[in-house]
Amino acid sequence: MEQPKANRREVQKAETRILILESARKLFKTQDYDTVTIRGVAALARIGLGTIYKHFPNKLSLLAAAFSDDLKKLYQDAMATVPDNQSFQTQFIHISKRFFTFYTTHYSLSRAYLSHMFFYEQEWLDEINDFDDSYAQKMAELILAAQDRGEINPEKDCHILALALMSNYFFVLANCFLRGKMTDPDKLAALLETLVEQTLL
Amino acid sequence: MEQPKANRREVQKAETRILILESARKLFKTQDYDTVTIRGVAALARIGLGTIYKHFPNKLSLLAAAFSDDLKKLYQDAMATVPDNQSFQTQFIHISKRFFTFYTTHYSLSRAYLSHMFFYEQEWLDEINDFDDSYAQKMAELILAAQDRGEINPEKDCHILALALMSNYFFVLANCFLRGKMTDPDKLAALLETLVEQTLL
DNA sequence: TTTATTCAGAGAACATGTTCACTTAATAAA
DNA sequence: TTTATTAAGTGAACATGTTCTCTGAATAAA
Repeated sequence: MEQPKANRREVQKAETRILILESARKLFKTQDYDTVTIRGVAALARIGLGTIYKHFPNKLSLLAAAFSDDLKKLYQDAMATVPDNQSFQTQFIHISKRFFTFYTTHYSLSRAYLSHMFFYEQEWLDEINDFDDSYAQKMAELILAAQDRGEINPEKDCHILALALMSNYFFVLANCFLRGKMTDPDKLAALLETLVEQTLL
Repeated sequence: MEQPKANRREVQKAETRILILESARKLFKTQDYDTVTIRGVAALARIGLGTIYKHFPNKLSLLAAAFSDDLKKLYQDAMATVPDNQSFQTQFIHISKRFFTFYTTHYSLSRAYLSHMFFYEQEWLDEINDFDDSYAQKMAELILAAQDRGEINPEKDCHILALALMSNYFFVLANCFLRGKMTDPDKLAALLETLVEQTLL
């Protein structure tokens, strides 16, 4: 059964949504989260203030939507460039460093995105958790391969190990915001590497 | 040099501050963070709305101040009740579980407190980081004792290991808010124990 | 003691996220 | 084709965090 062709209303609504997202991305990328106002986004998009709320339930969701394509792309990019012929630790640090670079490059935006994570609408929470699960699964696969190579103790559960490594990663990322704006991805990666060595031994 | 006796102004200001904190604690404990309004706190304390801002720079700081004594007490309590004649793992889980119990008992408040952590005024950030450092130091001591007992590999750096375990703890705590309101401290403790085993092996 | 200064407190004013009542173009029904 | 319904868009209204101007009690200075 062919999906019905979008009617004019649906087309226009989608166009308005794109306008909003483009304007939001522009403002969120160049200003602090708190400085960006819904009024500002509406003005830049040349739409009514209330229209934003026809598309997004709140400012946070707008931020998440504006950000989510970047993150998906980043994830795919990081995974596509994982070096095959290196140790798991090198692989893991490579992936993590890609994220550190993104987050530190967009400091204010990332701070807002990450810190409000607990308050996202369920829809976004589901998406974030799916992403985390997918990431953990990918890590588990890389760990399994490393175990087959005899690089990591095969008695360790690769899924649990993946979660432990993820927690190391999030801890380091959190410290980026908690401790004097640590904005060098290399330093973050180095700290993570220190933690990871303890976990992998 | 004896500190000068507080004049009437300082005494009254301190009294007002206590009134504010008591009212804030009452409201934050019984309502969602977002439901508690500065106007509500002011009304309960029977003071002017602007007065709150003479004492606290913003709502978040008010929350942190209202909460901080509880957390300090909790920390001291947890440390005072660490079982001496048990394995490090048991000790670590005991401490963590005390925190899990507190956070899950005050779910909404904790969610707000933890999620806004990246946005605290520097004063509070310093306090939080001091607390974390102190906690990490204490963990390192417990680890060192366990290494002396031959319980943990003595080749591992106890300070790095403490940080790795802390990251496990924070990861589990974060998942409390991200994944369908996991509100059973026993379950959180069990998940943490799974992760810790990987890190300690 | 009187006068001048300071600052804690008050509440009006402001800024911004959000809601809501209204409008009208688009779509469906008759 | 005409009429009825729907929903995207609008901006006024509202709620709440915060700022700001003013007041007067407390303190310092003369």
